[in-house]
Amino acid sequence: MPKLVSIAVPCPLRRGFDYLWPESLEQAPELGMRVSIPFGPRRLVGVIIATDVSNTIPSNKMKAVLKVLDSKPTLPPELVALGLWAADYYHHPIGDCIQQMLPVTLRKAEPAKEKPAQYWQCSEQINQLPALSAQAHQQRSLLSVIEQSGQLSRRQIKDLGYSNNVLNTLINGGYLCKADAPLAKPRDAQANKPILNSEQEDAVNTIFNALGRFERFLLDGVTGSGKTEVYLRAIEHCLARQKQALVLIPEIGLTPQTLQRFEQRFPGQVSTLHSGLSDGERLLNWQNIQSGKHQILLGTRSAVFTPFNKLGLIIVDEEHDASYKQQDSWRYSARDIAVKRGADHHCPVVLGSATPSLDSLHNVAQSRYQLLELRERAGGASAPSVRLLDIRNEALDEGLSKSLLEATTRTLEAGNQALIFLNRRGFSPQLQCHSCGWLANCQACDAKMTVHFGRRELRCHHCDASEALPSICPQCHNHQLIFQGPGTERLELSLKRHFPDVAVIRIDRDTTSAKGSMQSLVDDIHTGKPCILVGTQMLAKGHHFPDVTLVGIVDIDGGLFSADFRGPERSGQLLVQVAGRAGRADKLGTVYIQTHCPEHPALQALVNKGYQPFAQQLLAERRLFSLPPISFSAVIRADATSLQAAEAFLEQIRATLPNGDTQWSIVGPLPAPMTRKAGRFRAALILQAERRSLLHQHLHTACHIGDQLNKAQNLRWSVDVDPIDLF
DNA sequence: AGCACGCCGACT
DNA sequence: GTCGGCGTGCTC
Repeated sequence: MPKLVSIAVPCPLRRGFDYLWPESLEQAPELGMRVSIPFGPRRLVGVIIATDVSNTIPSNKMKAVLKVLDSKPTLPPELVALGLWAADYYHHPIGDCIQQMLPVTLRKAEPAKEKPAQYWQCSEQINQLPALSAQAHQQRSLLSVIEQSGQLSRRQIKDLGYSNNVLNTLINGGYLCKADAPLAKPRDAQANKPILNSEQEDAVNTIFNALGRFERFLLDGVTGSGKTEVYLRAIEHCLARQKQALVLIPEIGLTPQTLQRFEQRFPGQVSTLHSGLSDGERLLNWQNIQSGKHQILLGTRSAVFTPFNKLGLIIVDEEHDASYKQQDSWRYSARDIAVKRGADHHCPVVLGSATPSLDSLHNVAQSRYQLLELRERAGGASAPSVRLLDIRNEALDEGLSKSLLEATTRTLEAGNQALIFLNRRGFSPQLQCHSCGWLANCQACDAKMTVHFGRRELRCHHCDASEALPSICPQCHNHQLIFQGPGTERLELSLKRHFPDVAVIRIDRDTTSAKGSMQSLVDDIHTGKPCILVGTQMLAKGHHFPDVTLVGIVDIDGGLFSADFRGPERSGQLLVQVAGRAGRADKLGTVYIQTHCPEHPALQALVNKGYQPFAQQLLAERRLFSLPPISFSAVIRADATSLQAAEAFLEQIRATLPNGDTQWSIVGPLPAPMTRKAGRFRAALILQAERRSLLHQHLHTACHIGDQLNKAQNLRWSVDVDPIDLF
């Protein structure tokens, strides 16, 4: 009998492909090895996902593996198994799953050779050199970081937020010299370790006691309660047992401050994986974790697939964050995969958040997760006071109420900083003609164009189309065009007018798109001078602004009444995250929330009782209506050049599935709330079941039918298991 | 998703 | 006559 292997082929087919293993190959096939294979007219790189398989395919159709690309398997058996499990769970083609688990360089046959990173350390004659000038803040700060860490690579230094220029100046001045090999011994790592409060200590001890076995924790800690310190201590215990740790962070969560904190505590032991790295750097860091050279991986979503030498602890920070869910092709949740990996590795998984997802709170209620609470703010800071500002019938000044402007004045006069939050960038969300009522709509989407005043253009935030800002109405040629509603750009201008003597710093995608510009804005704010920050949710994540004592939330109503049942959960989380930016030990913070519906029960619960009771109330509602996380859901989406084609495709799938009953419901096809986006019409089929196995079974049928259906040209469709948006 | 094959319109 | 448009079908 000839030897057969099953191979994950990078193509979007929900099928396995078997190949002959020719005698001419010297090596025996092993799970997780990359091989070069003929596939149709092409040559592709595949990964062995099963050995010694048998099939009934006629032998003339079978092809043989051409070449083995790895002397040792690239993916360990555990990750091959994870890929198979995930392909099944998410109903996604196995080849695509396995490919996405590999670093980009390993998806091609010839891995690029990366030259080893150059490390820098303080030079020995540093004491004979003139002291750096007091003005050179960046240089002094970098030098002290390097002094504490021992040595750092150019890459790490860049990650920490220092420009190339700063490093080069230090090198040219002779303050730094090349280090030959990374230092084995950490230097001064135990210095300035804060003292834990009793809650933190309890949390650390509980996690410590779970090391070595699979256990799930929800670390629910209010902003400023010292979650990160709990992570660091737990990691210390994990490393002491000669095991590695995986720390997942949201996409924009990897701020230089976070990295600096990990690097200082565990010098030379931290690898990172995030979108800012080049393919070569990613491969190198990936290999450093696989080989066991580095002990800690700090990474975003896809880092959850990194092979570890000895994984002993998994931490998912800000576990409620939407960026853990991939929003295209393979729609996996890195948070959920992390829990699965914990089970595979028999190690504890800690999900941390100040605003836990309802999923995790439900898991706590079901005793699947153990709750660890941090209620005390570290250093004795008290929680900010929160006030609702009823803006019904109030004359607003470009979106800002009189009370909020007065509070801002008081804050600035007291020498503090104010933060004004509005989750809408641009100058104004719509442009209208005062004479004929014409509205600037996007040509390709069912959406209004946003006015970007500074760039003199109209831009669609859904498809990125842009056009010049008209000066007269294109319909009636009148000159009276009016800007309806505020965006961050408008708030910035308005606040500059009101407060001409203080700096107004706007932070949104438009002001931070250039590399490093976010960091320089943040550095500016950290000087502590009175100023006003205006921004979108970018302000809410990752950064803490210790001198902010006033947070103003301009518009919370939008999210509370969104079409998606997760709207209130998300706006509540955002609100608490933004509010958490305010205040610290010696400075009490205040949060003002402008709203048209101050009686809204969810808002009331949030403001008067806090996030936990608010979340419990939402959870009770989900229970009442049997919505996720009580039930399990999936969405099948389709988009095409006509709405009718998308709906017809979904209707055919629906026709093959049973009608809803008490166990199971199927809704749709429904057009998406914004039906036309980037010129394509979108519809969805919503599936919900009491038991996961039932959902799974019906999805299996649906995918099978979907694959076989004659698709109208240009129709695209996808499956989303555990969606975070229904459309 | 690629890529080849194939069957029709406008060019040297 | 043939270059190239993209519809259809296949990939162990």
